[in-house]
Amino acid sequence: MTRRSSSVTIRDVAREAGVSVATVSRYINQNTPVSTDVAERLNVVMSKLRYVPHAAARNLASRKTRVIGLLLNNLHNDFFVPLLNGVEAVVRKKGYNLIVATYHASSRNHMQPPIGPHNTDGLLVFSDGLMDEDLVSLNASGFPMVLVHRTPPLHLPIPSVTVENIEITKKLVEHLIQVHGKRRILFLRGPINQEDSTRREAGYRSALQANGIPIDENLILNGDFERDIAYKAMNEFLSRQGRATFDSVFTGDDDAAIGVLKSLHEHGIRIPEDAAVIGFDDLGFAPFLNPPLTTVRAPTQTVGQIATERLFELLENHPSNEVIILPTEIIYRRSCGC
Amino acid sequence: MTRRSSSVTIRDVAREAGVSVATVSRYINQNTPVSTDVAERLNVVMSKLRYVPHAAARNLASRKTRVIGLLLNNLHNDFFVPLLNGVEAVVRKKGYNLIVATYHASSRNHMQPPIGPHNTDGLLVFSDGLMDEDLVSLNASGFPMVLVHRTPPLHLPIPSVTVENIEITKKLVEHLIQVHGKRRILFLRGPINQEDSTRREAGYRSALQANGIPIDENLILNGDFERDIAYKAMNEFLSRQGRATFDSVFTGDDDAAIGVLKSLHEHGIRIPEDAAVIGFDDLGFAPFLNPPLTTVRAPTQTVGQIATERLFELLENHPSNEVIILPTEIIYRRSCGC
DNA sequence: TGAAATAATGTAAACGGTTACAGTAAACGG
DNA sequence: CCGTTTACTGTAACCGTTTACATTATTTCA
Repeated sequence: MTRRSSSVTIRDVAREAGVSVATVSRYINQNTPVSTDVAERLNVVMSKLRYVPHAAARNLASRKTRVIGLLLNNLHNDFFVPLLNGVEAVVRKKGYNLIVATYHASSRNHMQPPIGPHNTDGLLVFSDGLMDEDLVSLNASGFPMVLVHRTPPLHLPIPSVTVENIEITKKLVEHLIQVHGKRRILFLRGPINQEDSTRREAGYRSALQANGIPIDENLILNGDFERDIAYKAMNEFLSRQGRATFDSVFTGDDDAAIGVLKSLHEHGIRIPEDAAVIGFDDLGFAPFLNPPLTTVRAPTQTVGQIATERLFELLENHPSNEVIILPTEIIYRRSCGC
Repeated sequence: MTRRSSSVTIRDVAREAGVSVATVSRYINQNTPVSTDVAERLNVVMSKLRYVPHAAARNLASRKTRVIGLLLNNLHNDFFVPLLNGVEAVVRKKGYNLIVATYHASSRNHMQPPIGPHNTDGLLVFSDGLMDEDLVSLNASGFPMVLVHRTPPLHLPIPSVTVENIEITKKLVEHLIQVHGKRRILFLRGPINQEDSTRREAGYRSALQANGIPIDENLILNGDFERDIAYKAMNEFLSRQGRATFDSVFTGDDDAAIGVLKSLHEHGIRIPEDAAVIGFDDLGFAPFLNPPLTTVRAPTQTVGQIATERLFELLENHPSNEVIILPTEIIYRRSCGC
């Protein structure tokens, strides 16, 4: 298999249709009118020859890739399905392609980000997918980017789309305190440096403080917004501290909630009788967990969609540095005791 | 923002380092040895200039894109997270990039598949993402492809990775019949023409037949392997047929199971007392649904990983037409009555 | 020691499009 | 009726790499 592409080029089309390559190119890109008979001939020839323009050649000549990149820190969370779905729908509608890549701080020593100005027209940067200094230099070079679930650091004029975390978390934790009388509330952090995590932690701390509950750092674990890690963290906590040391758990997000639920179930801890559990995101399965999960509804698909639309506005030279924070709402279900 | 890329090219590097562009290229690609002092100089110059090779130019000259494509029929299912995760891990390890695109039969009239030989080095085709005729012509041109959750049609020599559907489904449905005494078993199909769906349907029919239960076409609905569609289908069935006409539901997959559960809950139908429910895939949330879902464990992440590895073998000129069917196993939980 | 092999580098032609510039023919306007 | 605009089309340079081929310097070895 020699992979001799032997593919048909624009010159083949031009020759067959008796016109110049420039005319073919113009017809394809619809940027200069072409006489109707030429158009018809080109239609025929192009489908007869099954001509498909070679992406790399177009990219090189036009200095556009027609590709946008989505940089994630991992792909371990059901959360990414609605996000991807929102992004992909817009990208497809625009006739662009989407490169999905994962990249995290720890890879940084070894290698460069796999996507950037060299192979995309713009980037959707989720969370801490890129360090501040990368953002600075890319932004300085005028490369279009939109931040997702992260607000711009250092007053960088980069548009951003995220959801409200702090107030809603505070409200939710206060619900636990005021309505259900909880005082020993476990919190499972997300990944270090991830804004959703730090903001939810801020909301958590502020709720405790506002209600005169001292903060016990032993009650703050690392759940990483991941099922398995949350499961292990919860198990470890239980074997270290025993079960009487807490009365409720804010799992950080719904995915972690599943790991927590698993651990609690396995230890015979009843929910919500022995421990209340709350999550964040309201993923599709949340209403059908056992018990149904009290959580915060986040418009994740909409975040993906709006962020991508913003990115295309940037590509069309409408600069912006708007920070969009979409509203969230608490969905009360049984896991908190309601 | 004029997007004047003004980016540094290989010529800038060559000039600065006092060598020819060919030498720089060879050093970058590590395909011809370069003297140590030149190598050192290039290292310095390249990082000083922050040189990043221009992807399109490389692609054009080398006739490789270093990109592989994943063609899905949609992004509506949590099932895709483990699949994507398996795929992306391998792609990243190989230093390639991944384009994710959705495309389905109904788009076919309007437009071409967004990914193919013109912008990728190979394709992972999920399910019915491409029609038989597309597969035939791409395969004939020697374009590397691996089918995922679909076996090759028309004896095409295309490698394929999927999971065992028929036997396991038959076994699971027979469990409903023989252990729990069910006889009126609802089945929610997946998308038309999707092999997982047709095979699960085959397993379902064969279980009924083997146990002397006549097949009632009224008990076969379209759930599309989607939460919302399954929910609607179930609601519609209930309002049309009443609740006494079935004693159990095979939802097709775990995502659809959530929709079914929702509908049954809302109608006050108890699970498993009034109706048993079974799913397929064993997604992460399955053990924590209410009630815990009896389902089939499918190694979805492994499917993604193996399929991608096969694709890279193809890229490295190791042809193959192996059809890999990974084993599945039943996980008994409470939703079937166990 | 001199011919032949080897190692490192350079030159320049692709790769397959886009687009600035120029040209021609037809339509228009006074 | 003739200068001007308008509508199309062609020529050829260019986008930033890779790589076949040529060249030179250095080893190797009979």
